Amino acid sequence: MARTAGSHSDITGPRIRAAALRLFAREGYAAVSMRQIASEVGLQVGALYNYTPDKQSLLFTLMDEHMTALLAAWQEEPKGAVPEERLEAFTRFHIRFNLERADAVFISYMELRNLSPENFLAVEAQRRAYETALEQILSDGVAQGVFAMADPKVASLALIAMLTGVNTWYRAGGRLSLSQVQGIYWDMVRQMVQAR
Amino acid sequence: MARTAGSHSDITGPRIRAAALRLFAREGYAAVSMRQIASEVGLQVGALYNYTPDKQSLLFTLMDEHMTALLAAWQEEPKGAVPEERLEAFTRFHIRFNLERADAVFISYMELRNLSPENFLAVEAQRRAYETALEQILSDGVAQGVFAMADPKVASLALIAMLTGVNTWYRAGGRLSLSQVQGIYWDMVRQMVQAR
DNA sequence: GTCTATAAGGTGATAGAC
DNA sequence: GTCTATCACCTTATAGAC
Repeated sequence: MARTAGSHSDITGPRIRAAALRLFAREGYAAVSMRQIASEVGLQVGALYNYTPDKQSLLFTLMDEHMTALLAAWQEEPKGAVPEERLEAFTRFHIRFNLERADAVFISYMELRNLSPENFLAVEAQRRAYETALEQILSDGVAQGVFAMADPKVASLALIAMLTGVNTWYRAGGRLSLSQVQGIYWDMVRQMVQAR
Repeated sequence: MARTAGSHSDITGPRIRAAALRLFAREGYAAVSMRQIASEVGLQVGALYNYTPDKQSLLFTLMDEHMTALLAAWQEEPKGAVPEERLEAFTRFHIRFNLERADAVFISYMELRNLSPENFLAVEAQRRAYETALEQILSDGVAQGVFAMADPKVASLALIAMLTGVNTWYRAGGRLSLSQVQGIYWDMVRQMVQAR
């Protein structure tokens, strides 16, 4: 990646996306202007268009990067071979990863309606792939007789909603540590699927 | 909102709020203009200000009415005396009520950041009252030895997130009826709290 | 109660100088 | 790569006629 010495192009792009992520999460995509983003980064508005063709692409890039990172991180997460170990790994992973990226999680749920139809389909496909990973763990457990539930598909959606909900109330430095929260949720998940 | 005999204020007001609810849910508060709302109702924009002092009050009214209706409906919901019966009633009630008012539920979660500080506190207090109603059921069950969970407060937030999540995927006429969905979720909730 | 007209200012995006 | 200036249009809210 040869760049002219002193060029900022390799750092300005990420800074723009970081500012947009923070502002979109705090105020909403429609409520944030390109001027606001530029000012946050210390640029004039015209300069932004060297990094994104338009505002909508900026939003899509943020969501796409987030979903791609989520899927990649779960692939690389260490996890055991049996369903119960895999479900515990998923529970702890989901809580930790989503808390670390609260702004991106918020945007990826709230701003779906601001995506163009093609962009929406792309993000939806990634979301479904993630849901399917959990559903597979649940189905395997049912097939092996170690889990019990009426509908693994619905259960996977219910579990993800429950785990993502941590983001709405957890604050670092509060009553519970991350590891305590992970433990409490794993207890609930385990009871829900009747593991052991 | 003073009314005069023969005026339409008693029907126009609700129509404006219904249009705003639908549009805010579909496109987001910031993305919807007062002109859009007026046009939906068949008015010019100036007429809207006979019914709301500004756009923000319109949003607050929608959220406040929704939360008030939610709390009132739960108060009036028939429910048994023992924790297990009350938890089943809560589970079925929450799913049904929220599915019936999907737009208001969506707005009441997504547009909290667009409320003024006082209005935000008012809505938050109602939300907390609803959460506390569930937490009380769980605590009672633990005290009576019929439920088992590490943290009733966290469990109440987890359950509400799980149940509200139905709104993101359920569609009438799909694979499952409302009553089947209620049954599947009650199974999961019961297992999670170890009822029976 | 609704209308039209208007105030005051913000919007995304582009052109062309440097 | 960034700037300034600009285009065409949209925004919330209000004033005053009817």
